Amino acid sequence: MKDQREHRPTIHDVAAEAGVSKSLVSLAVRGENGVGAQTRARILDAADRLGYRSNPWARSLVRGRSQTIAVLVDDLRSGYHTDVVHGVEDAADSSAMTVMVADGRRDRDVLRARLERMLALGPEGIVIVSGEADAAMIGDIARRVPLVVVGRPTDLPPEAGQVHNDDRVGMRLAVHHLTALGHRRIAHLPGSPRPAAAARRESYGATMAELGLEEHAAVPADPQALVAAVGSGSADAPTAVCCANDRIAVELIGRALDAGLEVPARLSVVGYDNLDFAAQMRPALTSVDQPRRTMGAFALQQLAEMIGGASARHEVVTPTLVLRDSTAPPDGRPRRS
Amino acid sequence: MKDQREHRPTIHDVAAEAGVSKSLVSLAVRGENGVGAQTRARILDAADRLGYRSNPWARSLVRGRSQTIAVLVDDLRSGYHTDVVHGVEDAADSSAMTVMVADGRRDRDVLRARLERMLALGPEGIVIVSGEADAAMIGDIARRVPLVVVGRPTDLPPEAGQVHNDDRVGMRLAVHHLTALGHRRIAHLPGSPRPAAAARRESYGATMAELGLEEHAAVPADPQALVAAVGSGSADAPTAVCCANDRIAVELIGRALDAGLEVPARLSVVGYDNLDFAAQMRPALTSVDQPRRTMGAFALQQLAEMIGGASARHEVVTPTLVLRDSTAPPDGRPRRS
DNA sequence: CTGAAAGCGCTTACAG
DNA sequence: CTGAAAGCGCTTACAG
Repeated sequence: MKDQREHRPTIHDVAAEAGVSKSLVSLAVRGENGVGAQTRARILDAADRLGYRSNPWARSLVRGRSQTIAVLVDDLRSGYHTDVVHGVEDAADSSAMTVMVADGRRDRDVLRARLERMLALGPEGIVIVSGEADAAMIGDIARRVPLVVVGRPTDLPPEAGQVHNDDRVGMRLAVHHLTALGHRRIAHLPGSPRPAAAARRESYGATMAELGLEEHAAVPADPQALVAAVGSGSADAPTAVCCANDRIAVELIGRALDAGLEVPARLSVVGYDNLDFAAQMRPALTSVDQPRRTMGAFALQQLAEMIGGASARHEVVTPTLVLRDSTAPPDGRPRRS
Repeated sequence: MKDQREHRPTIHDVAAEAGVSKSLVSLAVRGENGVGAQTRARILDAADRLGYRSNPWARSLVRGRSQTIAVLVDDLRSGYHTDVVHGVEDAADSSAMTVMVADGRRDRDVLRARLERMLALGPEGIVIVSGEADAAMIGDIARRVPLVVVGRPTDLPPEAGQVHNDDRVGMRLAVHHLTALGHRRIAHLPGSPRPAAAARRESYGATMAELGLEEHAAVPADPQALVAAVGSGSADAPTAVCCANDRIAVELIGRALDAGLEVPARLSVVGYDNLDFAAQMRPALTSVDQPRRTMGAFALQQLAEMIGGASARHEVVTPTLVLRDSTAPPDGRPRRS
């Protein structure tokens, strides 16, 4: 119960206490064989009595490995990023890797600074969870240490591994769901200029074209304008919107409700990402779901392979559509009771 | 542009390249004085050419310090925890500390396991963001390394620093807001059995008593029962509820709306924590706000002091109430247009 | 201002 | 099965 912060016992102290050489202690505490059962017990006992713990720096220095992975996310406040982190962490548990997470604040400079700091700790690999990470920076790092990006930045160098969802499929699911309900005037609400958002935007256009539908003439860049268009009651106002992400879908619904437009009676809305929030809000949000934890697990697995010498891959996972109450037929009948 | 992963250059390589001794390289790269300007330039140049980076393990080993802080949170998915992490990270930036975050999954065993792993990396201090961390475990760790807890576990040992908000004040603000609007039948919806929730529950009772009001007879433990009571139209049904946290407030509102009870017309609701979510939902949630980033910054500051030898303190910060649209006078008139 | 030496705490061959 | 020695890459006194 005494304060153990002062002289931290070393392998040398344990050796003296147990009356053996340092080498033996090293073997014994690591559970290697080559130590007699009795001796081992005596050593472990001494280590325990002294409160011995292996010094991580000495160990890493001599072994040249840290058993450590750094994960950098754009923004921990996003449930998307957090779930990916969970996937990475859980997968790391089973491979005896320790993961250290840091947050890039959706800011290139902050991300870079935090990345450098993590790098200075000597991780064996890096996972970057970002759809907009700087390709040049990633190239620099990926040449120094194995690196996997979860998300969909453009121009990623071949040295970097990649895991992302198929945005084409996701947005296609959203559009098909709306047309199956009977919608024809379907607008798209774009998100950021990020590559993922761009892919969704394109898929929206392509799917509408395949279905013989026109893209909704004005694709307003902001929710407020879209709500105004619907509120005007014009004959060509959209009856449904597929959004580039949940965040903007939530904003759209908020503004629609504020303007007295019922959702889904006057406007059906589909989100993308299926954040926790989607199920809790009212109306609960129909949304495209990415298998986020799986993506995190895939990232860690690929990273482990790369650490082992494998080269980078490009993995694409398939999203699904989760139906809730923000979508209904255009006449206003609710989809479910 | 070649792959730098193989032979990583050491101080020795730089010394040879620059034609000086290793000691000089050490001084030069750390920016210490005692090196001539010319020599220094030559050394830095050589280091740059070779892509030299100081080996963190060797440095930590010899200095006995890692400049590293580990932050363990109960659940990164909670916006509360994430904001505290942001506060810690930003504060750490200015003290040249690197912070490594890990997630305890709201599970004692997971938390303990992750904590041990982080500890094995040799951080100089620990921040635990948890309102329910195991006191005995915290005691063990706090005796080995400086530790600060953000949150309000019970029975924390004196070795551990602490930062939390004043739950008494927060809940009092909520109740007073409701009585100022004219509510008299005010119920409380408890959260978990955590100490913070218990403190809020007590403060609710004390404040009601001070105001000469009765605690609402049945304090239903679950949102569904509360909604049923209000829906019954009974004369003593509550007209307002102050919730132990936002999460349960959101659930309550969802269930109320599902049951056709308008919020705030039929039921006013106040949350606690002011998560991002609170502003985005409809009706937007009136909620008690804790200065989360400040709390994180305080935690890091206190930890830095403890690393410097100071003893643990107990800091309490004051919450505020953020007014939104989920509360209104009991007659149903909206509080704002 | 500069260099040679010792040592941080561990692991890893290598002898016995 | 056990011990003595070298070395991981750095920093820190200590001489010159």
